[in-house]
Formats: sequence, structure tokens, C-alpha cells
Amino acid sequence: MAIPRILVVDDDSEMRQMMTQFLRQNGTIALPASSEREVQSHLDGGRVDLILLDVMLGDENGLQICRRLREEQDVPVIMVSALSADHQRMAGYAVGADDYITKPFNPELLLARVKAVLSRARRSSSLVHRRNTKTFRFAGWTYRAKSQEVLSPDNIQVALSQRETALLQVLLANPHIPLTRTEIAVAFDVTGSTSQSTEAMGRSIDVLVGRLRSKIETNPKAPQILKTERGVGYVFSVDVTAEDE
Amino acid sequence: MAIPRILVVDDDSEMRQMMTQFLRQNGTIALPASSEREVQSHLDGGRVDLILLDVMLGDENGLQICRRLREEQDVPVIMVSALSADHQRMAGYAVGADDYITKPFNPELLLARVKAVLSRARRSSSLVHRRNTKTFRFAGWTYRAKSQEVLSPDNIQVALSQRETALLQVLLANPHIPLTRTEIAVAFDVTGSTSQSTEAMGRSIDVLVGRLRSKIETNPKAPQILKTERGVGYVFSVDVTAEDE
DNA sequence: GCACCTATGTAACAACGTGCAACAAAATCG
DNA sequence: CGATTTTGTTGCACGTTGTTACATAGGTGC
Repeated sequence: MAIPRILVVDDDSEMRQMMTQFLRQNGTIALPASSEREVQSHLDGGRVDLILLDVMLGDENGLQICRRLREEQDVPVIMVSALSADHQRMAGYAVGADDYITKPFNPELLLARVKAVLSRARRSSSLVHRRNTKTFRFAGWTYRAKSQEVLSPDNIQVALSQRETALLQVLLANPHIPLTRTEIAVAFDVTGSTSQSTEAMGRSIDVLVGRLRSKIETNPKAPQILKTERGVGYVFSVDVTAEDE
Repeated sequence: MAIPRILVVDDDSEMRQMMTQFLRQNGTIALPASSEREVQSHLDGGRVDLILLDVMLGDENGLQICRRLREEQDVPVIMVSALSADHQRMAGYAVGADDYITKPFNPELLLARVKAVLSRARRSSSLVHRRNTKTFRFAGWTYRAKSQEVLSPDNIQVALSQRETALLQVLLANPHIPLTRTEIAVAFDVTGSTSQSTEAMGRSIDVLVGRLRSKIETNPKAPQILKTERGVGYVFSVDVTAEDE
């Protein structure tokens, strides 16, 4: 592979500079950025192999950015944050981050984890790094991330609400992996800092699942796509492919 | 099958049991192991989606095992260790681990990181991944693993519950071999592991067997397929053939 | 044969998880 | 502002799973 290109996203200029400098001294191309807009322009402009993403970016939220990135493409993301509580870490993983590193960190260790993520991405390089993967297909259905529209196998357009779209995105990012209600809720509540108790969230996820099923399942009574894992949660149990627009 | 299979490698039986139990309670198949030999036999024997590998394994070294694994295969590895110094973590990443978790850890966080690694692996190789949707035939009956349905000799569809399906799968995997109630229970992971006396688990298996019989036996009073081995357990006493879909 | 004991079959029940309709609250839009 | 859509909550129905009590089958010793 060519020299890895790493996007360093942090609004603290000192931290940003330290990371870019260190990464450059260790054989990578480090590209600084401090806002989602800059991230997008880099993604549009050229190849990016990895994103180091700060969680607290001024008024922007790194977790939300990560979730949006996941919806569009498959570029590896390592969250970097001073928030070290377990539920905050879990929120990072829930939105699809590949790793979560807390500040302050040992630069050498950061480098090791960067290489680990790059290594895995490289080992399965066939489909990774595809740019502009904004259309998902599953079981004959099509989901266009940009317009947040769903097309049935008959090409009939189905409108999803915001919550239903968010649920579908989480599921599409984790096909064949059973997700607990808590994990789904955490992925939604990206602002974080919520409790992680199962009881506190009530049955809203169940109802939401039912609503999504009524729109995408041929027979909601016997779901083929979004299946229930009794005592655990729910699974998106069909294959998902991501394609270019 | 869609459920992720995770190999839990630790020589501390208590820790191993805790991890396997927790993973099983969260929708994965957890396979315990305590030595490199056992790891190899699992890798030879069936699909493994992820390995949780303790660093200190008696006289064996988890790092070396991980390195050897990397030379041969591409299975994701998460190192688990009480060694938390930076250079020890870096050693883990250096031998190709995908993540490095230090003991003691929050099980929920472990689960989040397990799923993060699984998610990336799945996304990267979605096409390589093939479902083994096998079809079993026995005594005129057909069992389709994917839909968890059985078709009677008359091609009448019969729906099985989760537990009944699990029982049938265990039986289909062990035709003509008498299984004790404990063995069946362990296969379900009713309790997590061994220490269950026959009395402690009650009669749930008996009742379950009865329920399955009522669905697949022509005359449940005189079972021809799922026979009782008095004082021992139960036997699936007809031949089984398995085909790929 | 009989009495006796133990293992198993199973109906009835309880505990629990989930689907869903109906309602309430909140957000959105004109 | 009211109208409409979306989202969360609640109660109930229903299926699944484990427990219990009792009936029955199989075995043993007499």
C-alpha cells in the first residue's frame, strides 16, 4: 500500500499540531482539520485511509460526525477524547468507531493503534476505501443515505421518519450482529451522558422496531430482515452491500 | 449461521467462564479454550469470527500465539491482559492484535469493542462471508436452519420455538448418540457451565423434549425419533443427512 | 403375581419477553 | 395559533419458557 493518509480532526490547534507532526515523523501523511466541513472537503478531494476524530469539536459533535461518516463510507475512524467514562467510550463504539483513545495518551501507543486499524483495513482491502458509498442494498431494498429514502424491491419509495432512519442506519452498520436495545439507544443518543440502565429507556425501541418493520417487512408478523433475538435484542439478518451513487 | 462465534482463550477458568457466559447472554456463541492446542482445534473444526486471547496463559504466551495466528489466518484477535503498561499494550498491537483490553474490564465495554471489531470484519468481507444455511433431513422430515422451520413428510410447515430449535440442532448434530440432560443444557447455556448437578436444573429439559416430540413425532406417546434412554437422557435415533442450500 | 421405588411424561400454572394498538406528549409546519 | 406528523408511554394480548404436581411407566426384590 502507498503511504497511509491520516486525517487529524481536532479543534485544539496545539493538540492537532502535535498529532500531525508525530504521525508525519513516523511515516504517514497527516492532514489537519478542525471541522466537519474540512473533513468533507478532504474526503471529496482525495484518498483518506484513517480519521482521528476528536469527540468535542467546539459546537460540533464528533460522535454525530462519525455516525454520518459511517452512513456514507467505510473509512476507519479512531475517536480521540478526554471523556473516559465507560458509557462515553461505548457511545463511540456504538456510532461505529474502530477504536477509542482517551486523552492524554502516549503518542507511541496512538501510533500502534493507528497501525493496527490500518493493518486490518489493508488485510481486507478488497472492498474497503470505496469512496462515495452512499447507497445500501439489502434483500432487494435500496437505501440512499443522502436523501434518506428507501426504495422497495418494486422501486416504490417509502418514507421513513427520522428515528426509523437512524435505526436503519445502525442496523445497516451492523449486519448479522445482534444489537441490544441499550446499544441501539446509545447510538441514537449521540449527545451522550445518559444512563445505561435497561429499565430507564422503557419500550420505545420495541415500538420503533415495530414501526420500521411495518414499512420494510413484507410480512411484519414473520420478519425476515429485522429479526428478534429473544432475551437479547434485534438482528439485521440479511446481507448488506454498499455501492457508489 | 448469523450469530458470531467467539473463541474465549484464558487459562483462568473463572475469568473464562465469566466472559463466555456474558457473551452468550448477549447474543453470541462463545467457545471456551485454554491452550493454543484447543484454539487450533477450534479453528480447524469450524468457523470462528473472533478470538479473545489472554496474554498470560500458564506457560504459553498469548502474544506468540497471536503472532502465529497472524501468519496463517485473518481471524480478528482482541488481546485481554492484566498487563496495562504502554509498552505491553504496544507489544499486543505489534503482534497484530486488533484491540487490547486490560483487566479488570467492564463487560459492557468488552462487548462494545467485540462488536466494533466484528462489525469492521463483516463490512470488509461481506461477500466472502457465506451463510451455511444447511438443510437437514431425517425420517422424511426437513429442517431448514435459516428459517428455523421444519417440514413434515407431507410438506406441512411447523414452526419451532427458539428453545425447540436449539434442542433439535443439538440432536441433529449428535444422531444416535445418547445425550444427558446436562449436556443438552450446557449446549443451550442455561447456566454458563459445568457445575450444574442434575437436580439443580429441574425438569425443564424433559418438558422441552415433550414439546418437541408433540411437534415432530407422529405418536408422541411412542416416540420413534427422539427416544428416551432411561437413566441417561435422550437419543435422536434416526439417520440424519445434511445438505447445503 | 405383588408392593415399592425411581425415572419420565405431561398438564396446569406462573413468570417473562415481545408485538402492538391506543393514547399522550412533543415536535414540525403552515 | 391550530393542524399534522413524529415520538414516547402504557396496557393488554399472546407466545415462550421454566416450575410444579401428579400420573404413569419401568425396574427391583419379594
